[in-house]
Parts: sequence; C-alpha cells; structure tokens
Amino acid sequence: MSGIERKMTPLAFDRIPSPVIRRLSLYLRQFEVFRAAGIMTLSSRQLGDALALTDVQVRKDLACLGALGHAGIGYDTNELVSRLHHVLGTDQDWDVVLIGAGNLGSALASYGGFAAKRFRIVGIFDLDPGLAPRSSLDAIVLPMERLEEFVARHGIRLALVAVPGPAAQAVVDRLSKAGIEGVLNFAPVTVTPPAGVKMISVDLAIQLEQLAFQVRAGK
Amino acid sequence: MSGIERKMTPLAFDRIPSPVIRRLSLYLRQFEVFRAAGIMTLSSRQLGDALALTDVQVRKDLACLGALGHAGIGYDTNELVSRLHHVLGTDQDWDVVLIGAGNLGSALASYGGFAAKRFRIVGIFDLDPGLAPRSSLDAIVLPMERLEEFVARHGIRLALVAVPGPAAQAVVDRLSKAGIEGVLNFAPVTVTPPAGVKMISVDLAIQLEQLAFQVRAGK
DNA sequence: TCCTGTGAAATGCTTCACAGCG
DNA sequence: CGCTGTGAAGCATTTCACAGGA
Repeated sequence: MSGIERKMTPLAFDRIPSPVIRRLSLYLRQFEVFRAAGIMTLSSRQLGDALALTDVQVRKDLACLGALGHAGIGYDTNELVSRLHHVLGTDQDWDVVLIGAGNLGSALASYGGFAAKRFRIVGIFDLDPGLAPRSSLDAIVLPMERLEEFVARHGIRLALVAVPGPAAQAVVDRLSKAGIEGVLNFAPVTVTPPAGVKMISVDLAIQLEQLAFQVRAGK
Repeated sequence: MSGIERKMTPLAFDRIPSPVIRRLSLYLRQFEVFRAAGIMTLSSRQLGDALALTDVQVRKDLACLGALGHAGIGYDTNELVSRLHHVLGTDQDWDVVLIGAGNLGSALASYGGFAAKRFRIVGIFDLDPGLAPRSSLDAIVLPMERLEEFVARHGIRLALVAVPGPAAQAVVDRLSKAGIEGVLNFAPVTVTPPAGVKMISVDLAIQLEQLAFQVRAGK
C-alpha cells in the first residue's frame, strides 16, 4: 500500500461521533507501543484486547477514517500512526501557553508527555513572575501583563490553565480576548467557555471522587 | 447514619448510568458554590444554566438519587450537598497512597483539591526515597519496599500512580496484591487493571490532543 | 482461514410532553 | 404560576450477523 503515502483527505471530521474521537487517541497510543516493539501490522482483535474493547468496535471506529485495514492481515502500524496523527492534529507542532506557575503549573511545565506529542509550552504566565517553578524549564515565567502581546506575536491557539479556582473564569475570558481558541482547564470550578473557545476541563479531585464511588459500589 | 437527616438509603447505585455518575460530581461542585454564596435552594434550570445542561437532564439525573426536589421550589442546597457526598463516597475520609515522587507526583502531593474532598495522601512511595519533593508535605517519601506493609497497616484502598509509563503496569499489579482496590493512573500508557481493581486513567497529553482536534475541527 | 467493513438489531441515553404538587 | 418527576418518543452508540477480499 502506500506507494508514496495515502491521500490524507480531511474527511468529514465533524461527523465522527465524539466517543470515537476519544478512543482514537487510545488507538494511536497503542499503535505507537506496538510499532516501537517492531510490530508492523495489527488486527482489530489484538488492538481490542489491549484496550479492553471488542474487535468490532475497533473496526467501526477505524472505519471512520476511511477503509485503512487489509483483509486477512489487519492494519498497517505505520500507516495508522500517521493517519491518526493527521486526524487528531498532532502531525504539526502546537505552541502552548501555560497560565499559573504554582504546584500544578510547574509540574505541567516540566511534564515530558506534552513534548512527545509535539506540544511545546513556549510561555508561562503568573501574577508573580518571580516564581521560578522548577529546575530546568524551557520557558521563563512572565508577568500577566505580557500575555496578550505574547499570544499575538507567536500566534498561539492553545492554553493550559492551572490557576486557583476563583481566578479561572477571568483568566479564560482574558485568554479568549487574546486570541486563544482552546483551553485545557485544571481549575476545579465550572468555567463557561467564551464564544469560539473550545474547553476541556480536568478536575483531579473529581476523578478521585469518581474512583471512590466505583470502589464503594463494587461496580 | 446520623440521627435527624434523611434516610440515606444505599439505593441501587450500581444501576445509575455512568454518564449520570460523572455529572453527579459536577452537580455537587456546583451546589457547593451556590451554598457558599448563601443560596439555600436551587432549581434544575439554574443548575443546568451553570453547567450548560438542560433542566430536564438535571432533574432526570437527580431523580436517580430519589425524589429530593420540592415542586415549585427546587432543590435544597444543604440536602443535596450531603446526599451527593453520601452517594459519591465523599462523606467519609479516604486515605490514599501516592506512587511516584517526580514532577507530577510532587505536584499531586501538594495539591490542595484532594484534601477539600476528604482525600488524604498519607504515604508517598518512590524508588528513590531521597526525593523530598517539595516544601510542605504532609507525608514523607518512603522506599517502595515499605509499600505492602504500609498499605496493610493503614487499610488503604486507593492509590495515585504517577510513575513513568514503562513502570506503571508493574506498579499497579503490585498495588493490587497489596490490597489496593482503586487506582487513579497518570502514566501515559494502557494499563490493564488486575481483577478486583477499579482504575481511572488520566493522560494529560491525550487531553491536550483532544483539545487540538476540537480546535482544528472547529467543532 | 483470518481478517475487514457494514447493514440491521439491540441497547442506552437524552429530549419531549405533560401530569401533578405547593 | 413555577417547578419537579416521569412515561414515551427520538437519537446515538454499541453489538450482532454476515458478506466478501487476500
């Protein structure tokens, strides 16, 4: 297959059901594991076993990207990795700003997992720019006043928000005005995304609470 | 349980649909916000507006806890807060161990949000116990050898795993043998939970990837 | 035979429409 | 009236069953 590469048509991404999109990231992660192990081809069954999904579900999901499987063989590891990166948007570099250089913020700043997916934290902002969060940071902590200019100058579209809860909504509103289009919010409060801004919120305490529920329910 | 209050029947928690359970944590967080503002009663409409959900969905969800609303009035803030805490399991203290005292691990150790929900990190374990992660920690970093004894002695049921990806599966297996029943995993790999262990995984890079997708798709 | 892809059935969740209470 | 609770309808997602290629 792939003489020179397959077509990479944009496809109708907006019609992929969101449960599928969430799983695509898992497929990608898993394909990369198998590829690193030198496995060139993978069946929907193998992939499903690894991720605790059925083989049919894997096939239905991957079919959303177009017919990429090979009957009798499975899916080509390299092909799927690049296809999934393309669909998910990680076939390009993304510059990101981080707001908040406290405990969580500095952990995010030095977290290696982002760089592995081509996300680069190019600016860190905090009310107190004196905070030198941790040892080796790629970026320096800047005062909030510099935010708008920095975002505009670098054409940044994504932001990580790791500020205290009470500050979060105002920060997100300000980011929106500065031109940010996507926010990954770690503040443990409900934040209403301004028009035109996509937001995903991760509340660590809520995740633990959900786990406690499952453990108690034996579910 | 407690004299006056409502009955707090266990109900059939295991039949609450999981999308509902995820939202219950959001309702709880929101009820607490309104309660802190001195608001004693809340309608499904108000709650829905705050969380970008329809009023019907809020009512259907809360109906899973039994008929707690008051027609013409709404839901009693105090009543719902304690009911939700009871259902979700945060009406009791949970002792938690943390495995991994690197960047993310030490941020988790000093994250205030857990304590606010009555989760207490009582032990931190790392291959390198010399790591004194950050300033004021409630717990000291212990060597991995002490894990089993510690978990057994304190009767701990929940663990946070913030170790490097390649170590995660082995750590989770070991935690399971030590008696842990629930794992909140931050390692960016697929981990298969041992029998009898509930697991929730949070992959920060995947969240950012999902956000990038949404931004690019304009969806 | 081992595999993918896909209509069709089954399931689960959300939304609608409305009965009923304070 | 305003607001809850709920059967029924409407949608979305998952699972089933099977056709067909290598």
